[in-house]
Amino acid sequence: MGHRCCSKQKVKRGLWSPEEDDKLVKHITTHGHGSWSSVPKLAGLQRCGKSCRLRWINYLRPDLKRGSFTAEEEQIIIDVHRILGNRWAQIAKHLPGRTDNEVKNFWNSCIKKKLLSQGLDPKTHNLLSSRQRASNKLACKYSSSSPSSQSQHGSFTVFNITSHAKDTNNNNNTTMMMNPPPPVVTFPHQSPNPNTTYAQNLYGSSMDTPFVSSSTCFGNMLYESDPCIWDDANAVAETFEEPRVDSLPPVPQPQQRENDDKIDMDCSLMEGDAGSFDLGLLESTLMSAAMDDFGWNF
DNA sequence: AAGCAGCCCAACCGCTTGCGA
DNA sequence: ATCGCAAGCGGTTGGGCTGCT
Repeated sequence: MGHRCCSKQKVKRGLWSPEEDDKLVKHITTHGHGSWSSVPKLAGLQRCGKSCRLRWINYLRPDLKRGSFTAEEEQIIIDVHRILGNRWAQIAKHLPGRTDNEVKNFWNSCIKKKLLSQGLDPKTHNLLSSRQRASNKLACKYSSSSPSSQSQHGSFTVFNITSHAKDTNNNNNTTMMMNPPPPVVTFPHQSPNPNTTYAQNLYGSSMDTPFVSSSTCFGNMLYESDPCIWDDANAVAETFEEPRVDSLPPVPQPQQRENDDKIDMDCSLMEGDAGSFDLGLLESTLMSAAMDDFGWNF
């Protein structure tokens, strides 16, 4: 096989030697990369341009941060991933000096397992169903609230919601464990519409016509994972052209900064308490994601 | 000490997107 | 409008390292 971009050339593959690194660094620092496809030839490397680009971006760039991820970076990754999903390049933009590849690897090797061990679905950030947890060998001590079951970094938060959501299948009021619905949050640039919600502000703060409601967001999210709950919200889920389902805030969870113990939250929180969300991060992330998706420029 | 399994992460693959001709 | 090329991106692979038996 081989790269389509360099199928006619004989190219070296595999790990880069220090000599190759040196050649590439010298070439780019003196000439810039210009067209990557021409870099190997100009730099005297038997690599394809794509490989050179990747090596530079992921390893040789002078502005790269080295070393393990900090707890703060880890939390940012989790927060942004909850909003954007596996959009590693977007996530990496929030972490100066980190690459998408690095973030992706860190997620797959560490964070994913931590979330699973917390009983959280790494894809949705929702609590796993009991069946999923049972099948998840890593989901140990899920129900424990002892500190030992929490993240080493103390940056994860498991929310134990006691909700009286209505199970539409049996019409029984049931108490269930679930992530909190998004709180109704008002921003400084609050919409004149008193019903304007969290998501409206995040996506539509500068727009006259709010196009998404928090219940829609939540409904979308739950629709994927647990349709029996809140399904009345799904009625409006398809009435607007959503940017991407995974770019909507699935379930914004309060960031518990001072106490890592699992907390019990009552759904009355959603009536007005924003908790301690990292609203700035969420807002900037969503805005940048929305701008990327829509090509907005402000 | 040797063999094995699991993990980590650098690198690759292939698809998508953007852009100019 | 379409084609081709380059870059960007996310998923996957595989080699090396580490810890366990």
